[in-house]
Amino acid sequence: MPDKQTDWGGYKGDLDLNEKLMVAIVKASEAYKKEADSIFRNYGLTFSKYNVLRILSNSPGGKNTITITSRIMLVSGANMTGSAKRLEKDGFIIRRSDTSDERITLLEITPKGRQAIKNISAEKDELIETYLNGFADDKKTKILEDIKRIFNKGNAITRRG
Amino acid sequence: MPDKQTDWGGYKGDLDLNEKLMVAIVKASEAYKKEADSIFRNYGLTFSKYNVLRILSNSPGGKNTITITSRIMLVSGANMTGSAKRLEKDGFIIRRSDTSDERITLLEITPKGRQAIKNISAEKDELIETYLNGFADDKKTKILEDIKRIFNKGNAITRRG
DNA sequence: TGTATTTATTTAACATATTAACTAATATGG
DNA sequence: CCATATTAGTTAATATGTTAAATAAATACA
Repeated sequence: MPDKQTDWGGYKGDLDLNEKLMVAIVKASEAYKKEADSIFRNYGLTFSKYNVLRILSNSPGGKNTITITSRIMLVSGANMTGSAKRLEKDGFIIRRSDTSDERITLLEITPKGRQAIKNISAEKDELIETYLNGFADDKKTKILEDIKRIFNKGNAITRRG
Repeated sequence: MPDKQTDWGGYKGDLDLNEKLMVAIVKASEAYKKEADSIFRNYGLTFSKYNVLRILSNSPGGKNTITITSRIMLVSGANMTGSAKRLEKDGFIIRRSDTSDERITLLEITPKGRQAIKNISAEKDELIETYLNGFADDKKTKILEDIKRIFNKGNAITRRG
């Protein structure tokens, strides 16, 4: 009788090397996102919300626009509208119009938001350590270069981290 | 005046090497998922739906259970309930009870589902090629090993691809 | 100036993901 | 054999993501 936890019902993968690699990247990403998310929820955040706060905290004056924040996160502007409203409801950011351009909604991290990032930091770093446990720094640098090159479709040059 | 497409509003990343690597993996995954999804939509599928069909087509008799399929995909069973209903509505799979265990819902890929996978194949492989363009096979094998080791949290042994 | 275009955001409808609570069927152990 | 526990799946509420359409403000230019 097959073990309930590992039984794949006779499923047999038949992916070629290329697709295996892309699927492995997606699976590693999903696993990390889920585990980070479950840690962040203990601090009132989610993976997505944490990333918005991190971007704002590293933007001048703790502020940035909806559009630029969504662009850095690689999500749609419409998505950021909803995320920003939920973050504001919980007091992690405030939203207001840019006085010099009334089209723009500025997002600004609050002290509560900055504190949440600080509180999360150690546990988040520990989690990441578990994934990268056993890799030397120069090895990690090389893997990072490989992943960036994949992201850039074979182009090794990356302007942004 | 900054270029609208690349202006990050003064945002400056400050991630350490570990988090840079995990963020790079997540970004590569998101970029690939989005691009694959937009190709799959031309064939009436999505990234998620395509993966369900791929799993069923590689399962004995083109069939598997809700729970096992969700386990292979690393998603919740509740999610698979909805995905299966949408796939059935579009004729890519059929759902029926297992006569030997009435708790079980079996998902079975239809000829239309198998044909969709075939139709998608070439364009999907081309897309993956663009990401992996310039990497030799032995290099890809090494990166795959690294990513699997990260997924397994430093444990190089992987039973499943 | 005034019209037309572009830019920034929001809203609506939907897909995909989660957890918690529930039902129903099967398995287990006295 | 029956009470209990486990397993499989669904439903409901919610978060996060998408595109398309709408609105409003700023810019461009004839």
